[in-house]
Amino acid sequence: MATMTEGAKRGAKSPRPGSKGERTREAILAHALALATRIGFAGLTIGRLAEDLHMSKSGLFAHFRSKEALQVAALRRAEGLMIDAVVKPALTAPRGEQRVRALFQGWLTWEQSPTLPGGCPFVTASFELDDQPGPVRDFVVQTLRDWNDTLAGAARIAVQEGHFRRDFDCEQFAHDCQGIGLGFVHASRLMRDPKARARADAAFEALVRAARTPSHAAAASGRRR
Amino acid sequence: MATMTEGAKRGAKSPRPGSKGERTREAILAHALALATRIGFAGLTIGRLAEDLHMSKSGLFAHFRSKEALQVAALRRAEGLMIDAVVKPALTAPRGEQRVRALFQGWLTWEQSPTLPGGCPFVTASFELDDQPGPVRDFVVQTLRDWNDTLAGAARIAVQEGHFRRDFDCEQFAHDCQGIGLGFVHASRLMRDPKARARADAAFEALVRAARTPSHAAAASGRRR
DNA sequence: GACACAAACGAACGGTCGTACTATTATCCT
DNA sequence: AGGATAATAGTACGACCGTTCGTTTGTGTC
Repeated sequence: MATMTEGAKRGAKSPRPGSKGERTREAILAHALALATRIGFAGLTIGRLAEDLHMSKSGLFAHFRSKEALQVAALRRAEGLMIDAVVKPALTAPRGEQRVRALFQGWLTWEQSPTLPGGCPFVTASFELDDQPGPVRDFVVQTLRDWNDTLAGAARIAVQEGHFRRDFDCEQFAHDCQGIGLGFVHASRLMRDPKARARADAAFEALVRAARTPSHAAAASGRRR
Repeated sequence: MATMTEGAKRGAKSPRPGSKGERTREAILAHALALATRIGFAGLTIGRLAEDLHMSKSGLFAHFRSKEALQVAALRRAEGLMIDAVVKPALTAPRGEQRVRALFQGWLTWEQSPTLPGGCPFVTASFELDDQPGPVRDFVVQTLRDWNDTLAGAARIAVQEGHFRRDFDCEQFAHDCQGIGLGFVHASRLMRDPKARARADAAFEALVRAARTPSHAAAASGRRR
């Protein structure tokens, strides 16, 4: 697409904190993030952004020096917000099942947060960029890998605490939670199903129930058909 | 965005079958669909499409008279392909659990079909358009509603046949299958997890297992804490 | 208050977008 | 074979894209 420019290679400069530039930069990112969740990261344009914020295109552009850098900066901000809103609070919950619950419920709440009118930016980004290599995709992958590890780690603690059964597959659990979350987004945002939250909760409860009870049929057992 | 033009209001004309026009129209849609799964329906541009097919922009455009109509036509084609590849074959499977399995497994195969290099077009479209009202979104919603009903219906038959327990929530089952499918796309396309298929299969098996066994805790029972 | 620098602006660039018109060529039917 | 019509090409349009550059305005410091 656009040829990589010299300016775009260097990371974002870091102006003194509290300065004018940093404040507007923050404001730009906040709006960019909200906009991207609704119209996607490709549809996010600098002209539109500048207009919404009553700035000139060039003035706004100067903060990032490439659109790609703007996208990554917005996602970096999103990661910070998500950690503050979901992960940190969950770490105050007691180790084990309760913390697992806090993580999952926290994510659902985050997904519906009014500051993110189009939902979790990483959901939007992951389906938009899954076939488009580059730094933006890389960042999304890394962040979601971390998130997956957080979930799996919390489940492992639940095993240690004796809340989940000893042979529980925590990686599978983390994967299944992602699926339930995505199903939730699908049901609530696309299908506008008023029961979406109840469905997600029911699916999660079934998962946790299965984590406690020893499984009735070993996963590796022969399959009839 | 673009103002609605007069031409775009009328549905697609239907030229006699087998004519030259229809053949190229079909070729356009095939390529458009494959392209859209990779770069999205917004990123799908007429210029790019024309170039790939060695046609003029205007010549290609004349087949649809608006980009929106092209998008809907591509999705309509996708619906047909999906019915042929997934639903119809599953209907030849025995009623009950086996048919449910055939539907789910068929969908996973369809998602990975080489004709769809970017995966199922409805997955791409649903996350891209979930906040963008219009005919394209409407068509996606309708198709996915039908698909959901197909899954739920197959599950209901499995209840009738005695494969699934009498009080089983088939709507919840259909919802959960969607979630597993989306989790599969996430794991395989974005995360490139080689275990993605195994994960999806494991999740599905757990779901079916829970459908057979009477639940240990009633879903509506009081929840501790 | 002057000075250095950061921040924002305005105009312009080459491109691509979807769409509209007109002209040309290919296909199909009699 | 010829004539009606369908299919394709060509050209142009206004709008917007990301990006560059030179200039003007604002901020923070001695």
